[in-house]
Amino acid sequence: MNSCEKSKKNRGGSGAHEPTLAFCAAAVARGYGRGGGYDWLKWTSEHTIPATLLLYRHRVHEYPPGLMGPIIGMSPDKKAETPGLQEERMGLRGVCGGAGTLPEAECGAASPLATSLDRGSGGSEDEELTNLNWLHENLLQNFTLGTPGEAGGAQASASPLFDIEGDPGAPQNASSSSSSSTSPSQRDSLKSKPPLSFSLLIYMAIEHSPSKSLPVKDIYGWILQHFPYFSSAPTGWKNSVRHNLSLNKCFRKVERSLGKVNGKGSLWCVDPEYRPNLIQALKKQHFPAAHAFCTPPASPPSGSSPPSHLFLQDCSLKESDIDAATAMMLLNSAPGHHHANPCDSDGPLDLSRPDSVLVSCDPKQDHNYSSLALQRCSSRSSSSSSLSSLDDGGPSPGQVHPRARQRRAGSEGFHSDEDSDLGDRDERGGRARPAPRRSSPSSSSVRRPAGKRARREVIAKPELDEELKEAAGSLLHLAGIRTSMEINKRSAKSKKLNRK
DNA sequence: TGTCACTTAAACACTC
DNA sequence: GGAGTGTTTAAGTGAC
Repeated sequence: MNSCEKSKKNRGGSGAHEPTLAFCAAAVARGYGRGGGYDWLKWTSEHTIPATLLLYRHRVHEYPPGLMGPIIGMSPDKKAETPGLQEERMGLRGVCGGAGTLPEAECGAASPLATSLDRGSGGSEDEELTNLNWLHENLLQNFTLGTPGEAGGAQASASPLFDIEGDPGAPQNASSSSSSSTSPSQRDSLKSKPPLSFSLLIYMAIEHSPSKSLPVKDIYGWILQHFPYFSSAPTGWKNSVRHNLSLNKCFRKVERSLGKVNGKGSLWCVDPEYRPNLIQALKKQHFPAAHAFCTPPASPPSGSSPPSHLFLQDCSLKESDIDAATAMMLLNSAPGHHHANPCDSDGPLDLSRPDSVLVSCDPKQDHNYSSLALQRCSSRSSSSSSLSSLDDGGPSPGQVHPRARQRRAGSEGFHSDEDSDLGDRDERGGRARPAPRRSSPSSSSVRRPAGKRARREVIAKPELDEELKEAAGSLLHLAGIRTSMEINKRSAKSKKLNRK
């Protein structure tokens, strides 16, 4: 068996760092019990579940869905959770707030203990005690974030970890958190491997920074600070972090030419295009921190920060909002469309542009391919019955285009330009490259002159763009929301009428 | 059994 | 030259 076959056999989703939702969002959403080194069962087995958490769960039906935020499902083929499970998750999301959004009044006004006692515990709930989703969600309450004085306030005080949103002076590290308010089990958890993927850790680190961009070193630092586990862990995790940064499209490299005199490497920021995905991932994980990342930073964003409009202002979107958000994403990610990306050096964003709003908690984005893939899918549409069309939310992880799948079989699968430029990449992606790696000393600079970011550039097809816009517009129309396009059209119409 | 979504390790190139 | 950084490949794990 040659290496090609071998890797094909073994690697499976080794292109896992697909920065698409599969990587960014699906990861956690699907639960910790999946793969890799993060075994939720293992993790939970190392921890004692606080009794209060067991009691909290009895409040599951007390919150209106709206407060819990949308139930964001994964793509149909993958995340088909049983209805009961969904309900459970939905309810659990109500536990101290969907994604940490519930204010204290909602969350803790009534004693959870009392409530739970009032309700008693049924047999079915006993069964639910073993629900990993529940464990996962509740344990993650330890990661409570949020605005001081709000939901996070009370919880954050008990949080063993951090207050991401919080001020720098706030106790954020393990040492400071091992206060009297921290239970032993919580302290233990600090020394355990966090049940978060590296991509989310990185995301949190970056989002925690005032400038929304960090050098690798600072990312290390943040992770070390908040997850002391890594301080004693083998240094391989740093490699994993770098690996993630490199491979995950969610993260973008920003040249630190401006202002930064010394220091190696670049700054890394979250690609706004994928930011909702990450947020969604956190939300799906019911990670209360998601809320922190759904709100604009307390401090005014710096020049390199994502514009505030990129933040989700309200994570408790209604379903219709979600559909609309999908369309907005489509609009924003259409080829040739202006990318509201703070990392782009193309120029400042026009914040006044209504259509630049990027907001989405949309499950429909939770497919495996970014807008680029969507473009591909729509342009190549077709042949595959499994290929999702735009109106059903695009390809899910299991519904990706066969070619995409093929690509993914290689670790470079997600490089979007494989078929647009750098024709040799297909061969490499297809493992058809028998030549030894790094054959040429200058190969690196030659092969990747502009890094992965350059490879993301896709030749825009205007007609496709229009199709996407139309499709998005239809979605918005169905959702009862006007797109900027529509608005523009209407305003143009009205202008015409006025002229007449 | 194959696929997927990861983690981990390692090799290598580049920059400081 | 060494350390840090960035990229890429390979392999392993566990759930679905």
